[in-house]
Amino acid sequence: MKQAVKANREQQSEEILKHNKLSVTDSRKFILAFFLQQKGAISHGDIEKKAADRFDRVTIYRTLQTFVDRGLVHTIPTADNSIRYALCKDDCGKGEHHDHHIHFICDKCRQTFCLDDVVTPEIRLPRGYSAGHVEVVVEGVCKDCR
Amino acid sequence: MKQAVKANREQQSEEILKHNKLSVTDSRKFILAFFLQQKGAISHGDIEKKAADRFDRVTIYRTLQTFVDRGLVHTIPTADNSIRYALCKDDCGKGEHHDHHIHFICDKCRQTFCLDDVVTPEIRLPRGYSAGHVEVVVEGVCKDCR
DNA sequence: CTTAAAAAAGCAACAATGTTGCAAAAAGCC
DNA sequence: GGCTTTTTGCAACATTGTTGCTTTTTTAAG
Ligand SMILES: [Mn+2]
Ligand SMILES: [Mn+2]
Ligand SMILES: [Zn+2]
Ligand SMILES: [Zn+2]
Repeated sequence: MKQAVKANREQQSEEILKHNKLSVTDSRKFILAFFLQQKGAISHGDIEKKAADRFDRVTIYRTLQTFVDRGLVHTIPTADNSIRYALCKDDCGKGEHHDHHIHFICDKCRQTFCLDDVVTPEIRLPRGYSAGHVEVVVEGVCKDCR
Repeated sequence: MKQAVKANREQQSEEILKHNKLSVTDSRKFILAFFLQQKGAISHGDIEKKAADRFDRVTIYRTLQTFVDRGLVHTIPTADNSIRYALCKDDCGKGEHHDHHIHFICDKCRQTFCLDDVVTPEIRLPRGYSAGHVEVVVEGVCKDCR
């Protein structure tokens, strides 16, 4: 049963990689599958903890960088020097990310979630500033923790 | 002339420290004065570049931490593992920060600004989530760079 | 299936960043 | 000035991120 779910994630990972014209390797499959099984966003450290025995730290860094470059995952800003990564649900591609959802960090479980349904608001900037990308990060208590 | 401006910043720094019941030391005065002369937010590295010969790296870390704890400066989240710090204009105090303005990062000059006049919008969260603090970071081109 | 070319992974060495404990120095207070 | 408290500097260490190079794996072609 659990095996089947896991196998499915592996399968799914492989499809995502092929769809993005990335060669299919063990580490990429593993890391993508890890993203798929995760509810929230993950950090480089999270992956390292799970896979340090299987893959080199450097490989994890390079894999994450590749995924960001190719539009498979996006980064989420934090104020504590620990970038978090999450799968792009939208149709992000090689150079461009089009994620317009907000992010939520739970004060209790410290997990970071993509709230895909909550769109970033329009921000009215002072004269002279032109807006590109808008990031919104909300801190609070998530629905599982309250 | 320039001397006078600098002296004034030193003076101002001293007052801020006293007002916040912090002992007045060279490094604190220097770092606060640096914040005051800066238009945008600064990183630990920025300070280190300017003052590595005068103060120990560790002192800079500890000073920044103290300033954040005491509500003199606030942090600004980034997606590149480089926390930036800016002076609190509002009446932030010991445990609590009440900055509700948004932040702007210029793609060209890479400077980070507090847009004190732009208040963070209300965010409508899905059922079950309760919102605490909201951070908005806008990327684009600043008024000096366009 | 075999093979050649291209891509990725592993390894080692290094750089940068952040933390901790402790002794010396400076600041605050009377 | 002298005493107490706080801050600093220093050294050692831990964590995190980067780079060059070699080996291994993947891909695509035959
Ligand atoms: Mn997201
Ligand atoms: Mn600010
Ligand atoms: Zn939670
Ligand atoms: Zn600019």
